[in-house]
Amino acid sequence: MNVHEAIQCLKKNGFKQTDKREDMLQLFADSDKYLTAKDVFDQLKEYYPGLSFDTIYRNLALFENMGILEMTELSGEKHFRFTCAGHQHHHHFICLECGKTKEIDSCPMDGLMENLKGYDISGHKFEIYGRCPNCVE
Amino acid sequence: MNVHEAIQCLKKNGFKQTDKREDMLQLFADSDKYLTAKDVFDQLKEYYPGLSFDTIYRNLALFENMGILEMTELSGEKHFRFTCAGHQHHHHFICLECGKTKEIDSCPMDGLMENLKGYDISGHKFEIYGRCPNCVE
DNA sequence: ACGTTAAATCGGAATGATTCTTAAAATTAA
DNA sequence: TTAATTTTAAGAATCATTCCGATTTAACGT
Repeated sequence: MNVHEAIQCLKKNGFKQTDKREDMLQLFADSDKYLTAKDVFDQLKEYYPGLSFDTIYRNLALFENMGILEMTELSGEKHFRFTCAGHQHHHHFICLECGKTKEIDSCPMDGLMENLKGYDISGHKFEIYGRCPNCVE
Repeated sequence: MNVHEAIQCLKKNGFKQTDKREDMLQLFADSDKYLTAKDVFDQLKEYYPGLSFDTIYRNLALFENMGILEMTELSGEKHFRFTCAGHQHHHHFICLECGKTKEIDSCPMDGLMENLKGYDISGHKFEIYGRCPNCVE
């Protein structure tokens, strides 16, 4: 997925191409970081002095719905990054300082450390969501 | 870990025993569910009409710091449950409908479904946090 | 039991991220 | 170009959570 494909995806679904959407998408395309709405806002507002937060939030939600961005919640804030489509199922290491990510191709923690030499691991989260047998009935 | 042990842990660290703390802990001890601050508030306010949210939040944070409760963030809200101490490292299945949890003793998703017959799995999260090599320097 | 003192609680105000609202402006399709 | 639709700006509203000043309570020594 790149900016061009993302724009095509939007157009195909009847959404319009705008400068701000392009710039937002370019931001994500240029980095493998998870970004918050504020991160995006701060970087765009120098080009768009009157930029509104609403524009950022609306488009982030749109991009997520389209599958262009993927979202995770970290310490109470939503963080977004370009979807890693086409790959096998994988997870991410997320740097809590700079937001940079690294793909983790295997799923378990076991035997994982060898893929993360040089990283300082402070924690991890693995949770499964759904409905329990009681609630399924 | 039970209510008594939790209270002892508090006292040992110079915190006081109060009715509200006991009742909060009892709530968690009585269920294997993740509860939000609001869940706790709603259940306690019928016994303590003048109960303040601040009391709930302050004590939840205290319990988490003491290692009595463990916390996870789910759709923008903090959810707490009694810490599963003494066990081997494990994860939880969390029912999005009732909050009930089930221990998952293994870590990978691979070969996990056999432990979850009857469950309707809608998603899972596995993320590793820390500092990347750049930020470690 | 009583008084002291630090800690806990209360009630409400403040915060911060996110969403909603309204009217104006911009874009697309015909 | 025009009409219909979408997007935008600006600010108000919302929701969970935290902060604050004043009051109450638990723990401890007398």
